[in-house]
Amino acid sequence: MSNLLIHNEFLRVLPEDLTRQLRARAVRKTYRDGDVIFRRGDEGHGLFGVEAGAVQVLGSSPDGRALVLTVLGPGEWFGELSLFDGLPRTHDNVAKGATRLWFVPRREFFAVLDERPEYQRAFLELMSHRVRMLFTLLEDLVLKDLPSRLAKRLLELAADHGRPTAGGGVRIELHLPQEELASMLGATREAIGRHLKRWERDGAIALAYGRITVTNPEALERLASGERS
Amino acid sequence: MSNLLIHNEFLRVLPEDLTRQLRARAVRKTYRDGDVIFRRGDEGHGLFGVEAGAVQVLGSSPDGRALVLTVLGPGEWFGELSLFDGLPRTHDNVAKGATRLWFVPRREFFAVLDERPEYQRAFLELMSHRVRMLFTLLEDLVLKDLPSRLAKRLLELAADHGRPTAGGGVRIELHLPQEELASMLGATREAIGRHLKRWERDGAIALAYGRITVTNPEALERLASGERS
DNA sequence: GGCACACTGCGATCCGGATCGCACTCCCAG
DNA sequence: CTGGGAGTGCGATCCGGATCGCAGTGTGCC
Repeated sequence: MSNLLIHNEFLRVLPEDLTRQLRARAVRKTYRDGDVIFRRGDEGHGLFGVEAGAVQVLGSSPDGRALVLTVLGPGEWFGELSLFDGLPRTHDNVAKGATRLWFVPRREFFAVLDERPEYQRAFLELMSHRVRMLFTLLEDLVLKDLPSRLAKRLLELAADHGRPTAGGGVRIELHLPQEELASMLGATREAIGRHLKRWERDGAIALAYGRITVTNPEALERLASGERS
Repeated sequence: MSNLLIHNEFLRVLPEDLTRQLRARAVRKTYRDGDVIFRRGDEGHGLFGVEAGAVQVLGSSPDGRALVLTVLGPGEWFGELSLFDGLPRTHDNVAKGATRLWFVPRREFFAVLDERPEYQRAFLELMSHRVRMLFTLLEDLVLKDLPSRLAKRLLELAADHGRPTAGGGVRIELHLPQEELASMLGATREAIGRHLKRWERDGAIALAYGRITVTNPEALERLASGERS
């Protein structure tokens, strides 16, 4: 369903023994905040896994606008696309904060993959989930308006990166400037800010500096499903 | 790149011997115009291939708006997603005109798949292409405006379903009402019509009843890459 | 402890495309 | 060959969100 859920699904569908095999063949690499892991157009010479930190997948655009397609967290793997089809990387991947990755070189990756037929099936299952997520994203983008998408994303973020608060809300445990929400949703900072502010007044969420708390998930769910307020 | 190109890529990446195996295990099914092949939410009990005719993949929306995600033509296969992850079908698939399909039941499909490890690899490659296409679609939707996307789609349609004309143009060999273009692009009929009309005046295309001819591909390419006119 | 920078709030204006409404034209089926 | 539905053209209006412009406010770093 969500950008971020995909990764959970990733974890869910990649069986434990496979990830163990991958880790065993991996080289550790470390990055600082903002370091480029690879760029769109690069050749894909291996698979990556996040050991610690985070990785942003960025869709660039000619006129400079950025589009954050997803943020990968610990335990998530990425970069398999170019390995399977041999084509260049589709996106810029950038470290967000100090980050440690596993890197499984192409050759090693396929060695693991050839070990057991179930491993290929695991990846087929994984890719199915990716396709599903992209379909959902696409339809949302066409059929839903900004407030719906925003509400939905907040709920997803809360589910994936949230911690319950005393008041029964869910604080999103991420440094999450409105700017970043905006570039996840293909909107502007101002538009995001206005909706958030309104919902704060309505008591659905609480806002702090770089931080959002979902206090009334039901209200957001109604908004996500397209209810006009 | 294009909705329709994906299928060509599909054909490109599914090796001939695999498709032969699939056809050998398939049952033939015939449909009339508008017949539902399966619905979003149905269980996925097999793989389909188009022998003749066409299949529309439709993203429905609660409020009735339709979204044509793709149109599949002869030689193209679909419906593998639910087979790999066991989840319900993502979309309504509907026959467009009289259509004959191959149907490979789940069990038979996996029997073929298990025959040779390369077959799994072929599908991994295929799914990679699907993901790539969806990424492209997604970015276009966020980063490009309607005229760019429209121009791009026309060029793709011309490439896939076009026949050169005497005047050096490419006539799109499809019954293609503006309404349908609109629901491919997530726009309205009127908006599509206005852009097309303008381009006709500029001499980039020629319009007929349910038919479009691209007379000046270069002009469309400029429009597709975001040039303001 | 204070300065720079990241982040937020919000008003004004603009614009692309949606929406509504209707007339006209083409096509094909009876 | 003609009537009716499918497809097109286009004007008027509306609205969500982009764009521009600043002023205020946390925050982390020197």
